[in-house]
Amino acid sequence: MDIQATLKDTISSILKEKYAIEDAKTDLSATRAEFAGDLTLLVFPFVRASKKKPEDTAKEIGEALLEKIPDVVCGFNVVKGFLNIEISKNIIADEFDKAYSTEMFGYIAPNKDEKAIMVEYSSPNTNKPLHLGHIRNNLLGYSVARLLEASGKKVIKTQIINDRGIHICKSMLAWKLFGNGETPENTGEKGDHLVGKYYVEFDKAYKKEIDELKGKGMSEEDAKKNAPLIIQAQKMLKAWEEKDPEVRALWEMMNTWVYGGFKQTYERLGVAFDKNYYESNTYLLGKDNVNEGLEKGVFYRRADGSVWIDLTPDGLDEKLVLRGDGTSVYITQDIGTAISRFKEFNIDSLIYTVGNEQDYHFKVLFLILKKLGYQWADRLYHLSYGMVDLPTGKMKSREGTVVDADDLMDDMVRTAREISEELGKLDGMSSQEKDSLYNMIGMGALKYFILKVDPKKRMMFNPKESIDFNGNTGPFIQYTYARIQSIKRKYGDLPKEAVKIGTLDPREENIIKNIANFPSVIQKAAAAQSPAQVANYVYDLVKEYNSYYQNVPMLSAEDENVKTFRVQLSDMVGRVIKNAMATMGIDVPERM
RNA sequence: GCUUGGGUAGCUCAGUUGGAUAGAGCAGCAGUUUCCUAAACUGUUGGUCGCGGGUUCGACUCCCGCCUCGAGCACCA
Repeated sequence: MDIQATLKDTISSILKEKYAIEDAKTDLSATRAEFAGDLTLLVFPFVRASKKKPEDTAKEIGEALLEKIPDVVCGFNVVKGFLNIEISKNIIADEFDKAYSTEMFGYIAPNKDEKAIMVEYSSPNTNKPLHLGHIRNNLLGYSVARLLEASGKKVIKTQIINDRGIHICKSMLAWKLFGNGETPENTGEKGDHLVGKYYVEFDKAYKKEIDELKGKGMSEEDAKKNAPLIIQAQKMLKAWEEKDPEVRALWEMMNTWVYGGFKQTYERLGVAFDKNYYESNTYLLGKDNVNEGLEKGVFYRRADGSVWIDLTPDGLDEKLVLRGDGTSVYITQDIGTAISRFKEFNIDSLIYTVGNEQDYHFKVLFLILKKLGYQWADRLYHLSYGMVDLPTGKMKSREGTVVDADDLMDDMVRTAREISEELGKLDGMSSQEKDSLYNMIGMGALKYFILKVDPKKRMMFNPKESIDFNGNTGPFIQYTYARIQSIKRKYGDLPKEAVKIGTLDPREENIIKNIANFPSVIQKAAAAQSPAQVANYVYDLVKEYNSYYQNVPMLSAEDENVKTFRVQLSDMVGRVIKNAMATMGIDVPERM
């Protein structure tokens, strides 16, 4: 049983006996460094019942604690209404023993009997390569999935690939018209980049046509509708829907190119999926569900045949769910897809990782599913995140002004290489090992930089200045890990059981207390779907450890027992670093 | 206009269910390598927590109003 729970129980019973307070909220927090003690209880909420001054109330509770659990509490002090409780040193040492002997400390093995959580992320379009926005999406989604797994949940990772629609036809058409038979094979270009190039080409040619039509006196609106290229693209979409063999063959060929490119990008990013959905298979889903809802009276039909839901009683608007001609809109297939997912996988809940520009869409979607009577609608979550801003302005993939995912990763790895070579600590490593290390560091920097920020926030990304390898960064944490591994190598084989030493250095106590918190950090971060909480936790731990490392001798400690203990403590910090970073998909190196 | 998310140091960000003197990194300044990896450590400069009210023993945190930046308000996805 952990200390906090013991303390809370005891405090509750004291409050009951002395002041007749039932079910009191006992807030225990870590005592601030400026004060003596380990855990602090706020007694303000109890003064009304105790009818005593805060100081006296705190003193009374403190004395009762000493009397009741003298093996846990060894002292206390009172500052105003704050009761600072001192925990017995033995207990702190026990905490360390427990952590040290726990395999995969902080993680809980998934419960096989529980239903899984499905996490959807990435969801790319097959007309262009992945960009910076996708990187935030992928890292967040993947990391939340890992975090949930660490917290003991079963997880199914999925993506829905938007492989159909007018935007896909645009790049197909442009390739057909201007492509000259270019392929990834004959150009050596990555498939998704090649296709993306033609998406940009389409937009250029389309704009030119619009300008020409406007020159002839047509309004901008009409010009956009009547430009020959857009008409052709629409024709192509129709042909695709009618399964025209030629269009389908072109579509499949170009999509295959794109998937080849995505595969590489995903591998570099270190993300993966258990199940892929393709919009070309799901875009007709949902119509039956709409009809059912129509019968139930959830939806209503207008005179023109279109189907709507009135959400104004819920403070939202009226929303179209089926067009007058019976064809679907976006939300129709989302309704159908969600229902089929719960059916097919018998999942408990579903998390959508999608940018915050779709907040409203998901609010509406979840509400519709609830009104259709699905109990699980309460367990649908939109993992919403803010845009990534650039100093130069907005990214526009149509115009090709994006930070490409592959380019960015190249930059990061190159920077890692430059810094590593300058520092020159890697003698004796093969060039292959070095490459994999540069990759680990560059990707670690990128992932940590993005994940440490609260998802809700927009974030500024300045490719030149933002990425730092010093301070609160991935490489800072990786570096600490590498130093710990070096110490372990020099020490040799460590005893499996944690050794006991007489007195702990205050820094050691703090580090142990921090380590002991790790499991609850994982649980809280998973519940909040926030990798940022893990990032901040591990940063604090590392900072504390580095200060300890710099000021306390380890291998050169005089007492053999103390030496072993310090290396074991370091080892434990390393294990926590590794497990924490793993939830963010970040690897840690043996040396750097 | 309505809905929604931000606004904390020069910059990028933390800040737990309201708690003690609001914290980090970067940048700036000043230091630390005969010693376990200096991608580190130590010290220091820098704040009207957007503004104004309210609730409370206590407010960056909760409530109301305002200012400001962004996003969403399609028979697009």
